[in-house]
Amino acid sequence: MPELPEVETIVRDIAPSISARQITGVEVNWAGSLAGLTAQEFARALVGRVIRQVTRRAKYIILDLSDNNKLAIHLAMTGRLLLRSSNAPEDRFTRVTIALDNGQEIRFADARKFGRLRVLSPDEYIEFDRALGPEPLSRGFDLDRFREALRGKNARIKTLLLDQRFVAGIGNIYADEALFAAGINPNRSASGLSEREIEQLYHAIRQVLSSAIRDRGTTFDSYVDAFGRKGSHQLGLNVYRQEGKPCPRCGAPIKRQVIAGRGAHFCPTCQPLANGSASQSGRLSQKGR
DNA sequence: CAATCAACCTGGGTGC
DNA sequence: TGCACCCAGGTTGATT
Repeated sequence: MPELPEVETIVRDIAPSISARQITGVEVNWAGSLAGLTAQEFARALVGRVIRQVTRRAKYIILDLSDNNKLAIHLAMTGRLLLRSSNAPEDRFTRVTIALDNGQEIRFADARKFGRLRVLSPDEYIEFDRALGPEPLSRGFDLDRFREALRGKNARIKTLLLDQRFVAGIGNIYADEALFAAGINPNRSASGLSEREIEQLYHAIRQVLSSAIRDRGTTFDSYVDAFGRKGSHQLGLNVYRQEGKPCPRCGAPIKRQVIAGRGAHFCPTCQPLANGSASQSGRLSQKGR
């Protein structure tokens, strides 16, 4: 599941090679990836354009095109964005191929067909951007803003972390890891968090995401970077998909519970349901580094 | 506003 | 070796 750190890794990998390159051709093997456009419409929107720059917004890879449109790519769960030489062997499940003027191509491969490539006009991009919450690693995302965003929210904190309008880029892996690092049970209501817990969660989110970027992402099932290599953050996970294993902090078995239709993993001792545990002294340490 | 659920999809794992 | 079955979850949208 490519989340913020995985997408950031891909963007950093491909930006130097594809910036200022012109798109010379497009091949579509499955038009369902194109968010409503036909293969012809999609090709017409891209061919001949120069890629001005490559950035990330939330879990989207954004290609800035020379006609001021943008291509927003979402990898969903099994999507991959691979940078290959045009004569490299085929990649399995390739749905869309974008050929560049330097003999390289961007291949969008997606087993599950949940990922999407959307062409956005400047106006559409503004809408798109406005619907997303703040970037958790940006300067603009400070403690005050986080506290403000939590105000009046009675939803469970885990649900809120997964809501892209609340904070952008967090998915199931890093929601669970951040809550563990902050010592907060995923079932807790946002409005029930103490000031201290809000601060801990704020720092945990940034620390967990930064650490995962340093590790070039988490490869649990299908994620690989733009060159097909795995990340290494799965070695540093404390709770995500660790059900039954001992908590790295206290040794109690990690629990799994479905929240908002997704698996939530946590330590019932270090992340108690009832708040006000006096034993909670400071932030939890993270396994590995 | 909050929670649940279905839909979109199919590879990969499990159990027999 | 084969096969039925189930699970994974990002996002959207409908319903309770």
